[in-house]
Amino acid sequence: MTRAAILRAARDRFAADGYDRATIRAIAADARIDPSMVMRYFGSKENLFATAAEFDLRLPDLSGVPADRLGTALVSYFFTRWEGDSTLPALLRTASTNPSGAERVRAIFATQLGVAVGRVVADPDEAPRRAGLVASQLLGVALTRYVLRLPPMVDISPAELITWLAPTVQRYLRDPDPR
Amino acid sequence: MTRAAILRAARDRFAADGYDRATIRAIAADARIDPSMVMRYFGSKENLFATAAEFDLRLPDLSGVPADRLGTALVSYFFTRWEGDSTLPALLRTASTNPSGAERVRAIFATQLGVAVGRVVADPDEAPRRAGLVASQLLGVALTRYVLRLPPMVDISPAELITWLAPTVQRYLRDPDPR
DNA sequence: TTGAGAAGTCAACAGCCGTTGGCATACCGT
DNA sequence: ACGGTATGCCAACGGCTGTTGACTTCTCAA
Repeated sequence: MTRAAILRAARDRFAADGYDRATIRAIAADARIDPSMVMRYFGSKENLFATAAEFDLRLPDLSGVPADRLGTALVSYFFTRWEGDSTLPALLRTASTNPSGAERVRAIFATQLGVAVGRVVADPDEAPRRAGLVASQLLGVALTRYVLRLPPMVDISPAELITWLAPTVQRYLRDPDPR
Repeated sequence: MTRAAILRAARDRFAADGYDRATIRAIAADARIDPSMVMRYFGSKENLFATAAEFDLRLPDLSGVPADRLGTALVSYFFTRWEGDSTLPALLRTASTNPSGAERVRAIFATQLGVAVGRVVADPDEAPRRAGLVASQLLGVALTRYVLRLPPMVDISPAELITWLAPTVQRYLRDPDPR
């Protein structure tokens, strides 16, 4: 189906180039159709991006995980979900320069990670703060590994990264406020 | 001086809009001169960005800091250096979509953070990996706080952020490899 | 006073962009 | 066989971009 081909090409281009540099003409060329077809199916570039970047973190249910293994569970999940999927870098690239892209990230963060963290945190008042800290570390990894491609972060294996990151996330989720 | 006015306007625009959306015409308008002046002074947009984003992390000498306080020292420094300076978000916004911007970030971290970390790490072989992990956390904070502006990360105070982040950075710098 | 050189203005260029509308073709139920 | 509908291509539009070169104005030393 043409519509699906456009979406696939759009995701790749947005991921590789970000919102501004990813042109409708290039996306159409990748999908081997005319640029006007993109408009017919999606109305506008903004709308195409909204549809292409519509996404679900598909966070697993963490409520069955032992409290002292939450960090490992969440970090492991992060890599099985995103290693090899270019949607997250696409979103980061776009959110960095496009205000509506940034808004989208904030919404995803609040409704998905925020809610999931809220369920495993001891004091509900602290949930947003703890979720923010977790996001800062995990999005930092996504940024340095998938977008900026800092060599040390690219070369290291997911398994080793998990052993380094899990204690950090575990502490952000469960340790008492260090103040 | 005109040259300085252009640079100031360029930094602001690159910071606010990223490389692509920051137009030479807009920068020139901010500096209240003609767009062609920008070309006369800097030759090209690429070159203007290179000059505007020329920057020095100005990392302090960490060799005098007690080994168990390195995390606090580095994280505290991060906020005194970047809170209120829009150059880092400008660089991140640009590096996310512009390949030469990303290359610039890689160079800065290799020659500045990498070297500084190399001096305080126990085993020199592990220095790049530890520097990468530190970068992942600190750039993650810059991304979520200054670029994406996730509410919990914006609302939290630098002082509190330091108490949360310092142990993370301390562990990345000095703790034994968790494998 | 004059003249060289810096500083700044102006209009235009070629190219790429998102978007539009008209026109051809293929498909498919009736 | 037919007509409607989906699918597709083509050419063009107005607008914005980085960049260029010719032109005017200012500054200041000789």
